[in-house]
Amino acid sequence: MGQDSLAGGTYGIPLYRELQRRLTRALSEGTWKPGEALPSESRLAQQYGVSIGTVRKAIDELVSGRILVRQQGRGTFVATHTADRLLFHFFHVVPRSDGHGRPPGTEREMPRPVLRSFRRAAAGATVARELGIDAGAPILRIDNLLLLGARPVIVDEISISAPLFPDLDRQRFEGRPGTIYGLYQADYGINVVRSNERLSAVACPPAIAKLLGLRARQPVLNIRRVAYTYANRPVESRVSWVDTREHEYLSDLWKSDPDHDR
Amino acid sequence: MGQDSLAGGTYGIPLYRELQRRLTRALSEGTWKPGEALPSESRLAQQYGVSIGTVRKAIDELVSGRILVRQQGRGTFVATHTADRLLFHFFHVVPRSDGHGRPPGTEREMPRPVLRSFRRAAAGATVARELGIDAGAPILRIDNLLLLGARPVIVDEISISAPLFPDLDRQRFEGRPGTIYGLYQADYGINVVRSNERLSAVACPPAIAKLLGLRARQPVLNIRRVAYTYANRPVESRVSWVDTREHEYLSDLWKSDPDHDR
DNA sequence: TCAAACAACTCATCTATATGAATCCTTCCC
DNA sequence: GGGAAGGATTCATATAGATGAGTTGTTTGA
Repeated sequence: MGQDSLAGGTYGIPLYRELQRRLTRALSEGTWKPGEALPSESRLAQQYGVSIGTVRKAIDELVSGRILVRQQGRGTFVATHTADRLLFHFFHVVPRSDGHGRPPGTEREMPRPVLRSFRRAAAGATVARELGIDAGAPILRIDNLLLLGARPVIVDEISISAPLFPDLDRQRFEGRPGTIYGLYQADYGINVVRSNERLSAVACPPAIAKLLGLRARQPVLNIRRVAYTYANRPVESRVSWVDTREHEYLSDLWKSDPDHDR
Repeated sequence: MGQDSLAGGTYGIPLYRELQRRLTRALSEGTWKPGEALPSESRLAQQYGVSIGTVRKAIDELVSGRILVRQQGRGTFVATHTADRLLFHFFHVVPRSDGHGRPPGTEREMPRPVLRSFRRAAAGATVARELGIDAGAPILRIDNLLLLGARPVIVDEISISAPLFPDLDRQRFEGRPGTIYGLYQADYGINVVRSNERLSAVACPPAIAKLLGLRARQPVLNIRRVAYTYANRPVESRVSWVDTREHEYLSDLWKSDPDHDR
């Protein structure tokens, strides 16, 4: 058995869960970067002094939580924020499926972002609570307009804790090659793995309405999302305003990914 | 090996998945009723001529899909529609958590239904498509007002295929002991295991506004839900109108159940 | 040089078995 | 009758190993 052996360790809690905890911690410490392969199952088993079955069980849940990705014949990898992942796991706005005979969830389309503003600000009470920081603490505040097809459909107001993202500026933000979560991941080692959204219908504020091409006070879908990294650490607070005249929010619990469920 | 042995069976697809398919089919045929125990893992292994590990793997996914429930020392049971399950898996409207320092998702409360109307009708195009029946086919149409606390918060318009629910009338519907899905399950052997919801913000129709104590044209959250039983067979189409002045819709993918994820 | 064959490595599936923990039921004793 | 003890049954955890399948890189041979 290796140096990190779990033998004779914690009482009461299963080996595989303790291993899972250790893997998660290693992940959060950046031991393996996104896209990289973990050691093989047999090597992990050796290293931690457990059987290969226990390793598999520990990894199983991380895979089903989209934290790791297994590829037969290649290895087990830290999940990365590809366009696909964004689309199926973090982006829930799809074209309406009203009587067009189209199965729901199809024809998903990547949103095209237009940066409206990038600035430093102080956290308000709600954002501070959601991010687990003090009210008034420095944040970066990013406003995006998202186009679906040719139309503006969503306004995003993003808040992130400034100290978590040193040297992030407008240039760098706009120049990112992939998605926003891809930027967090590639440049800051912060891997968003889960999000939580709370929705309500509200009268559209005039400033938002203007951007969306709506009349003020028209109904819009308001979404408050908190995105989390490993161990449920909040990373981002995002308020979205969605024009649901031609789009809708899709919530398909336990069946959000065609690939994943085989 | 028993009569149902899988040995030498299908090529290409894993044993555990074939077993899973058979269990699901048995479930849908009512071999084991909701609340009942399946044969023990060892007995299933014998019966199907596979190892106990394969049985466990087949059952694992059904458990994580909330179709079966395992209880150590007791057995494996067909999931039933308890109030808890409704609350955490099918009911997503919770009190707002605006700056009250309350963690989201807490203080969930069971809605109290008030039946507004129960009648026979013909399926419109949208409902027909969602239920997989012909337009104009007979349906039961049930309108409910849901109270949270003392206030009316949700209007539910439920459509189900009439032939699927023979002899269901207003009396029987109102006299049900538990939830609506519990009625489907207990009286008709139809076990709702999954649902799919599409949300949008709309101007409240006057008739709905009246019931919710809103002014007409005020923004309300409109939800179209399709509920499915085994093998993705649609069972119910439901349109909900939610007053989100004091409540919101909670969407917490991959983490909807505190019990389930340990 | 090119391509086929091979070897080495990965995860995927499946088996068999042992032990522990939770539950339920029977038995026994007072 | 009531409760404790024990045994039987269940799922939960963990191990060890065999075989299969997919990937990658190297070697071999024409």
